[in-house]
Order: sequence, then C-alpha cells, then structure tokens
Amino acid sequence: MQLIDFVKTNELLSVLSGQLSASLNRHLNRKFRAAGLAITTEQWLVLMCLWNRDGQTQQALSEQTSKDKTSITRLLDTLSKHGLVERHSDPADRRINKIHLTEKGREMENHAMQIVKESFDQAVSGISAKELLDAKEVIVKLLKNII
Amino acid sequence: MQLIDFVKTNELLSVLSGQLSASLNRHLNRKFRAAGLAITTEQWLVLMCLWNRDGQTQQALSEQTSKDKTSITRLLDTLSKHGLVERHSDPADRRINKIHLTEKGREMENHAMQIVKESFDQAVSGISAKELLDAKEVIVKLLKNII
DNA sequence: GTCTATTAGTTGCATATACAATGGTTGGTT
DNA sequence: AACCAACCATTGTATATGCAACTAATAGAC
Repeated sequence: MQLIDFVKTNELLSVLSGQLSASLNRHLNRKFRAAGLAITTEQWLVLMCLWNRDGQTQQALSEQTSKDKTSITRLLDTLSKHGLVERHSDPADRRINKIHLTEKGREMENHAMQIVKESFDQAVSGISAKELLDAKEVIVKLLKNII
Repeated sequence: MQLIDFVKTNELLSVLSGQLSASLNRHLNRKFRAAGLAITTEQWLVLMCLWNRDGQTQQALSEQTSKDKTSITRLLDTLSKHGLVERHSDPADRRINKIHLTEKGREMENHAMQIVKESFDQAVSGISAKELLDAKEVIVKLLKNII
C-alpha cells in the first residue's frame, strides 16, 4: 500500500482533529472579537482555570492546560499587559508566582462564558449526547496512547 | 447552572480536541526530529499535498489544508528556505505561483510517511476501527456546524 | 552545614497562525 | 479602450507554541 493511500483512508483522523481544533479556535476567537471581548481562546482557557480557582502557580496552570510552561509564561505576559491578571511573588517560596485575577479579569467571566456556551451550542447542534460522549472517550484513549 | 459547571460537564470536548491536536503535533514533531527529519507536522501536511500532486497553487494548498493563505505563504517561505519546495511564477497568469517540490523535497516522502505511520499506529493502538470511524464522523459533523 | 538535585520561571530562537491592508494581475462590462 | 470587480499573493502586526539553555531558590543527601 502506498503510504499516501494509507493517509487518505486511515490517518485522516489526526488531520481532522487538527482542523477541528483550529476551526473551533477561529470560531471562538471571532465570537469574542465580535462581542467586544479582547481575549483569545487560549487566554480564555487560562482565565477559566483562574475563575475556577484564583491564585494558582504557573506550574499548576501549565499542567491543567497541557501547555508548556513557556507558553504559560507568555500567555500570562499578554494577560498581564492587558490588565486581566497579576503575578504575585510568593514570600514563602520565592521561586513561585501566584497568579491573581484583576477586577477586570474577574468581571469578564460571565460574558466570556456566555459566548463560549453559544459557540458550543452551535458546534454540537444535531449531535446526540451519546455520540459526543463516545467521541470524547475515543479522544481520551488517543491522548493516553501518545503521552 | 453556573457556566463553569457547564464547561466541566459538557464543553470539554472542544478543549479535549485542542489537546488532542496539540499532543499529536508535538508527538509527531518529536518523532520527525528524532529521525533527523527537519520538518514540522504543519510542513508535512503541505508537503503531503504536493507529494499527492506537484505544482499546485498556494490558493489550492490553502483550501486543502484549511489554513489561511497567509499561513501558506509563510509555511512555503520556510519550506523554500529549507530547500524543499520552489515557487515558479506562472507565465500564463502572473498572479499565480505554482509550487514545486525540489529533489530534496521529493526524496523525503517515504521516510516522513513511515514516521507518520508509526506515530499513527501508536496513537490508535487498542482502539477499534468502528470507534475511530464513529469519532471521525462526529468530528466531521462538528466541523460542518461551525464553518 | 555543605553540596547536589530538583523545581519554578524566564529568555533566545524558530516556527505557526490569523486579520487587515496592500500590490499586482486578470477579466468582464460598458 | 477604460474601468471596475474579482483574484492571488505578500507584508505588517499581534498572538501562540515548543525546545534548549539559563537563573534563582528550595529541598534532600551526606
């Protein structure tokens, strides 16, 4: 079998998942922008961790988001530049930064999550809960295989 | 229902798909590097289009890969810098660049596709063909919903 | 107590991505 | 022929990402 055929018939799933991820990101980014929210999907993911529990370390954010700690450093640079979070050095362990939402960052939660919900509802329309659950399980299996 | 709970229970699929895509990319990038192949997953996707049919326009590559044409311009800048492709201006329509593989770019096909196959086999191990097919169909439905 | 290993975070470098605006080119309309 | 709309590609700007190498601080071994 030609390798190119192998890809055409089988491997598309990984390409498809990339396109799905990119499409979802683009879609949500445009929704945020259209709503006047100056955040990206990636920033939203970090903010969501903080809305869930404020004052986490960069390491913890890195683990929850599955992003490299370098990416977290720079995402927080941007969020900080935009006045949504602040780094507070921990006096008990000076290696650590505790990341805290600003008032502006806290206020953004409801609006942002409303946009996300609308975007999600649109994405899953016409797809049954069982289909979504099954797909989710397959994705989790795939993820475990390539850790 | 708190929006944060909504995310925890339902919306994870889009976050998961992002993590799957990022993980697959990282995994394949590392495999390429370990094999001494100086390409990225994104570059491989473009090269695969050209291995399938050489001499395509940037517009065509943009459509096949679902990437912005700007991204294609810059991916081709990199591929060209690395000596894997060449832009040939079309004399019949000078707006168009026809993208051609170099010898080096052509030679890379078998090795790269072998790496991809290994990576794919690892990712799908223990997952049935039906599960993969079903998941693929759900992904396609999601994609259609957010075009 | 000192030395070493580990941990947290940052910086340098390369790559990838998108949107907006721009430069040329072509083709259809009049 | 002149004009305008549509099209292809590029550039400017901002963001995101990862790996390697680094600094600083803590924890553990002896």
